[in-house]
Amino acid sequence: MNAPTVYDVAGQAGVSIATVSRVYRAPDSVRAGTREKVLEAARELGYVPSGNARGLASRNTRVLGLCFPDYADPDAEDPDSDYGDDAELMLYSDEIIRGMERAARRHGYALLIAASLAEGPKSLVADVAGRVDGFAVLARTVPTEELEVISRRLPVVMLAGPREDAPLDHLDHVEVANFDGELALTRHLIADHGLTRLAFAGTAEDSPDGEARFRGFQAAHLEAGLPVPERPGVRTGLTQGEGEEAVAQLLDRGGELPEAVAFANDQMAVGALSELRRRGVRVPEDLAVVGFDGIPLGRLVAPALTTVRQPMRRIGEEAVELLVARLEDRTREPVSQVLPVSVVRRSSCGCPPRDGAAAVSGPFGGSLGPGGGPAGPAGPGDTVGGPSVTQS
Amino acid sequence: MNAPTVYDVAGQAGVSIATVSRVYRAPDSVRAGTREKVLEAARELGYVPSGNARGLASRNTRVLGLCFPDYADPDAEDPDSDYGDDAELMLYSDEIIRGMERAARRHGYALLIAASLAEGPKSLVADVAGRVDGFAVLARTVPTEELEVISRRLPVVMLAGPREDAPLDHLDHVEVANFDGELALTRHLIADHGLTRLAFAGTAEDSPDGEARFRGFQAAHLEAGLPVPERPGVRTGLTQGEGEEAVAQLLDRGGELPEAVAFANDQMAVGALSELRRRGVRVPEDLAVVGFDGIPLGRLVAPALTTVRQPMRRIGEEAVELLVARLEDRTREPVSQVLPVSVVRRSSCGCPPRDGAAAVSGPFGGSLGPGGGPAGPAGPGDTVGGPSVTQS
DNA sequence: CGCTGGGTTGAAAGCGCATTCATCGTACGT
DNA sequence: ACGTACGATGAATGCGCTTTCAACCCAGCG
Repeated sequence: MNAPTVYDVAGQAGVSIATVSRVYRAPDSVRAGTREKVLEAARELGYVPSGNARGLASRNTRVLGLCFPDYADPDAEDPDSDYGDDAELMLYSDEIIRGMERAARRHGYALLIAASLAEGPKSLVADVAGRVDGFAVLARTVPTEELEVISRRLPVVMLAGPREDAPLDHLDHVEVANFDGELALTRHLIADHGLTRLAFAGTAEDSPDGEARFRGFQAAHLEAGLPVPERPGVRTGLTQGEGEEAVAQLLDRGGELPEAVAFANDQMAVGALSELRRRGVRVPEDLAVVGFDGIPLGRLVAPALTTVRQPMRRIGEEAVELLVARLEDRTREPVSQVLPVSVVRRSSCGCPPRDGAAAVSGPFGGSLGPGGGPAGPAGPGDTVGGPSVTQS
Repeated sequence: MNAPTVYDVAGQAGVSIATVSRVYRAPDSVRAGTREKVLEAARELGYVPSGNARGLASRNTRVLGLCFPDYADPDAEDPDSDYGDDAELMLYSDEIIRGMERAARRHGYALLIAASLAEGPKSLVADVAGRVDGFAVLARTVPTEELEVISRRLPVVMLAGPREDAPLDHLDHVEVANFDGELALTRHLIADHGLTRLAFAGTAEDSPDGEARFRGFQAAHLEAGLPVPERPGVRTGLTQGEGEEAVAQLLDRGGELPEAVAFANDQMAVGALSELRRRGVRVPEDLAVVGFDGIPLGRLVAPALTTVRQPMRRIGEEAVELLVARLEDRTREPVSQVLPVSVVRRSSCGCPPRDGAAAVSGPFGGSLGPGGGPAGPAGPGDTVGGPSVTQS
């Protein structure tokens, strides 16, 4: 009742196990007649090659991995709810998974996914590392030093996290142009809508994404000759509810109301929108609102959310490309892929509502050569910040 | 530069490889001092156990798999688009992946996912089968006979597909109460809204889900003493665009307009909604519309879509449970898990709009005894059709 | 007709780990 | 102090496959 092995097939077909192996690994090196015999025997026996044995013998698994933080309590109740968990992070992960799966398949790899529990991420990543040829990790899932160690043996790419400088890390990175995106978005608010009193609603300080966005926000002020805000006007969590809270804090604080609020992400902005409506603050007349991410929901709320769209799926695809490239040349220099984002103008910033659902969304033009310079002028569709690759 | 192995660690720590192995597999069987020495050596060397070798030696991979049909051309352009592909199927897959990942992790398994290309699904499934301890397959991804063969060596569960009778298949199944759900939904239209001229907009005939839903639609007519429609009023594809087309066909056909249209899925219904608005047909006043699936989008469109919510994530979770159960007892009888669905009344059927976003969504009450009878009266939250397990 | 070379196939040696069995040491009993 | 028993460790084997390396077969050639 044990699963049939090469030995069984070889016996059945009257050949050696080497031949059986060759039938699968290099069919052309076996005479057609012999091959048929083997295949026939395999079919009869219901033979399925063992990935483990193959991997062990050939020292590769043909599997790529993805580790991401657990988006929710695995023992959570209410499996029926649509978006009970952190919808943004979930959507984010989904898109990355999809992108990776697709790209991996294109290269002949399968995808192993594993969400790390809050408790033992250590074992998780080691576990994954032992089963794959290379893997991607969402930033802040696992300490960078740990990844460094593993990356000595195995390609590792970090997703959505900037390269660390202090001790310069040697990982490949895929990130999006947070700074450029927020800069372009804020510039739009200032230059196109003539707004000058802007507030930034940020998240925790240890979010590199959020901080980069805030710096873009600052840079736009700098560029326009406006006073540069030193800190976000408010800091909360990154969920919808906390977007509402941010609004509450901003409005209840007293003093002059800003003309616009830039939220660190769409999720917060959407929450803010409903809180503002509740309070009778009109958007964008009384207060313009913009987000960041480009989640589908942003298109459906009223008013439709102006935001910066990140190519989430593309992040996954690029990750695989980087992994595959490093698999082919283990000695190449660490690369930091910065993917372009595009400003999506909808009505929450004061732009006229568009008819169709489709918003500005330029193709990623431009070459992808290494060392591609800094972002040129915004291309078609307000795409900014890429594609560029900075090498160490 | 080769990755360190147990031998390296053993050498470094001055113990045998057996001890190294034990440190990882059964830490308690090694004296604390020895264990520390080994762990230290491992740390120093950057040792990561090989999943392949472990799997080969222990004859299990601790990995579960999922095969699903490719939702899009892997070479598709425009990776930036939010919902360029078949959004419903994608969402469906995402939710199942999420459910499986979560449940798998709970049981100490990782998840290997693989979308099958249109071309060589054969090799795909064999490939996956060789790497995992068991796997789930979305219905109609792979011919059932092929799965049957594989399931002799490996637990296989089919998702969202009914058990086949003709040659009774021996796989485990997880499906949702399509019939019961559509029955309850249609009953609501008839009994609560007093509608009698209903049309069903179906998809291709080889969709078991769609057909089961249509039978539920028929059954509601039967129950109410209305003439039973023999075929769906219209058949199209299952995307949003095709929902629009269905509307076009229905309206342009001439003759008396139905009072309500039940769409085979939400995606179509949403498309229909916008086509109807375009044509100036008021929903629900002129025509009630209902869908099936419970996609998040349905809550955001205007009017909000009345539908039947499937517990998509739960499908993934149940799949894992079934897999794990069979892994523990290879001889158990094939099981067909039918998950309950719940009618979500929103305004597109004529129900008064609700304030909050939350819709009816009862817990899965009821016992889980095998052979659970047909759906009783709709329980709390209009949950119908389960949980029940039918055994062979 | 013997020799050479390309095309096929087989024998055998691992790949890195789990696991069984034997061995060794030690705490305990009497 | 000696035998016993148990806990800790090591030696050796095998998991199923890939991959040389060598053996073999036969066509083509001199």
